[in-house]
Amino acid sequence: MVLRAARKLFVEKGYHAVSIPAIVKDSGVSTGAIYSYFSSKEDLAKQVYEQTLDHFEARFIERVSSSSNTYEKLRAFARLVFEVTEDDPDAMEYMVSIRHEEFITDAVPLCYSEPFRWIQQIVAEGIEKGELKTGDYFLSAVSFTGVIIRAVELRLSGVVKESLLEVGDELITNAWATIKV
Amino acid sequence: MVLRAARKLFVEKGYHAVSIPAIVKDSGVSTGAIYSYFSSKEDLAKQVYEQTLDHFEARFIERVSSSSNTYEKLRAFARLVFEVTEDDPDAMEYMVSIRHEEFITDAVPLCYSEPFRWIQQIVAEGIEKGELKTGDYFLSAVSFTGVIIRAVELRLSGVVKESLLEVGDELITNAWATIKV
Amino acid sequence: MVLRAARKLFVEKGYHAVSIPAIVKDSGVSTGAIYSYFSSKEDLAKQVYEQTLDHFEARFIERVSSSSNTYEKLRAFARLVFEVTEDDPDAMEYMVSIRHEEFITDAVPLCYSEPFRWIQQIVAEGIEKGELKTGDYFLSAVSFTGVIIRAVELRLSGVVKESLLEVGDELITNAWATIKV
Amino acid sequence: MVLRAARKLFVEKGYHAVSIPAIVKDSGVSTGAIYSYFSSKEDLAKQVYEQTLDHFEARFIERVSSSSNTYEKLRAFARLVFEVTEDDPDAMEYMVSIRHEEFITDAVPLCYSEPFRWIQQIVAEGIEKGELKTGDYFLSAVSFTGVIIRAVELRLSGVVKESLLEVGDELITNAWATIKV
DNA sequence: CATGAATGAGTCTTCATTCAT
DNA sequence: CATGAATGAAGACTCATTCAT
Repeated sequence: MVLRAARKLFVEKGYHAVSIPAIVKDSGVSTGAIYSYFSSKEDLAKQVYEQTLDHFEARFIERVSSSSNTYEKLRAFARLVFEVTEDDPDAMEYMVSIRHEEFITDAVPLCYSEPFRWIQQIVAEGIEKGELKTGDYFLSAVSFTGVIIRAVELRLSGVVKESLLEVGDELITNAWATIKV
Repeated sequence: MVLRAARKLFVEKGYHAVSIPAIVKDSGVSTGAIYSYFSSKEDLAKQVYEQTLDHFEARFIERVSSSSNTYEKLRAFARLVFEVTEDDPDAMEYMVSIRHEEFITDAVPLCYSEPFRWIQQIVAEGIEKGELKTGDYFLSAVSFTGVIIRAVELRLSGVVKESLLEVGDELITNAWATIKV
Repeated sequence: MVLRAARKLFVEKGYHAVSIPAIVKDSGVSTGAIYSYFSSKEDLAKQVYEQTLDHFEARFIERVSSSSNTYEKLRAFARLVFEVTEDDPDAMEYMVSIRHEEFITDAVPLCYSEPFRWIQQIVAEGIEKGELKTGDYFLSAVSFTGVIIRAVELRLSGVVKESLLEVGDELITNAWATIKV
Repeated sequence: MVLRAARKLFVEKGYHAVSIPAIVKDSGVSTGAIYSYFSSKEDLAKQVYEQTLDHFEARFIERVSSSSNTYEKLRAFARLVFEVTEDDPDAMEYMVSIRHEEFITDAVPLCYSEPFRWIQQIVAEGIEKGELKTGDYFLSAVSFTGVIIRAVELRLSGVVKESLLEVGDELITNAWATIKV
């Protein structure tokens, strides 16, 4: 499948270092076919991005909606991030590491995407309800997600050797410490 | 100066999207001269990386060595990171955002570079001395730096509007919360 | 209809700048259907050429055969050319302007086509009968048709603003002057 | 030389049928060099056009300025056209046959170029002075040049076998007949 | 038969690198 | 040494043609 092969290559080498012939070779789909599905290489990268983000959002909504309090919601987010990192590392890496400016001009940056906006809102509500320490809700959201995302980046780059599913709870504890009352 | 012009362009467009002609134009140095200083475009990017990292390391050593306890040392690191982010954003962005895999094969990744190894060591010692909570020192280091680095990334991408010199203390408090006893 | 849509496009953009997809779009006929009627794009262009020329020839014969003397015959030719130019400019442009070398290798060039051979013959006979000035019949035919065709070219390219049906008589007078006794 | 090789190929096959590799092969100049002289294939074709037209104009001015009356001027024009046709057929064919719309959007069409505008002016003046028959000066100019240009086209396409330098006088006589008093 | 998705050779163009001056 | 014109391999993309449905 083209989207999957393209994402794998984009993640491995970066957008500009991946040639259409390389995608042709890896996906088994001909140049012409690729250009009948996607109007350009840029369009292909955008669709990869959207599909990946949409899929993540769908899973995110599912998880978070079944949680009640602030801690449960943030924990559900973090666990989902860790799961995706382990189960579909290309997807996670495409979301966090790719320099999307290289090909996306009109798309929202990841930090403005729904999941991250929701994290901000969850944090803002948590502060209001007194479940979190007072302070700038945006900085609190940044701090919480910073712990999670940094761990993901180091896991994806191979620096972290253990599965995030194993060490995830300790990371969540650390992340939670940045914002709890 | 070539290194500076190259770094600015690499940060703006990414390694592969920057052509030698563009560097020639921006730096005012001729193609031939560039190729007499650097053996290839890849070599140029590596030297930019090393020079940037060396400079950061020198400042890091200066700052941290004058600190006594664990908190002071980590705080000195974070303040330095925030200062560089505000004063020389290209340098910071080149260190944290550039996909070095695109051109570096044998160089150490940032997370293994001296400053980050030292942070790990500082954290390890802090745990030993009882100044930090017990647990995996590596995960603790990741958590602390995660808060700092994530804030830097969002500042560099324009999402965070305030200077990190202003909101830095709140971020340091958050980061410290992940590891304190 | 394919031939008509193709001719319109060939006239507008030139043979090589017209793609089969463009003809498919404009004619509403599928790619497969086009390739079942015509063996190739070149063959399509040839059939357009032949059909256009055949149609012109049929009208030419009709007109000229009902004329008696040399002047009447040449005048009938010129009026027909002007009429086609105004009523079906694509047909005329395809006959006079298209660089047929671009796709025709074995077809007769326009200047050797029946109507033009007949003009030559009419002129030759006219000279013999003393209705035209003596001289090289070929050059005389070239001169007469030159005035007519040049006017057509400039009309088709929009340089001549008046309908050739209006200014045609003056042109015919000019053309006739080149060969009359 | 690139311009010359390109013109030869454009004349032989038409703009769209000539590839850059073909020009590289025929001119002996590398792809990169061509693109350092010309910004694009279109730009190359435009420069060929301008250079060819400029050269013709220079010779035209030289010839016509040394003529006194209307007949001499028009004769000088026609003789020049015939000479160029015989001596540098590519130049003449590039001026009269190429579909310049295929690559030129902002350039003046040939019929509006200086030489042809001057012919119109010469004819207009000739009518005023009583040296030419009264009537629409534009149609008269079209008629005169029609005879000349049509002969050139047929000579270039190989239909006319004799040198225009030989049969030129008869053609000029015919052309002159269209406009003389 | 008709369709139009798929093919891949070939197009224009860029750019890392070299080397004559 | 420094220069920058020249090289040509490789990239994104198009389109005439085929063939499974």
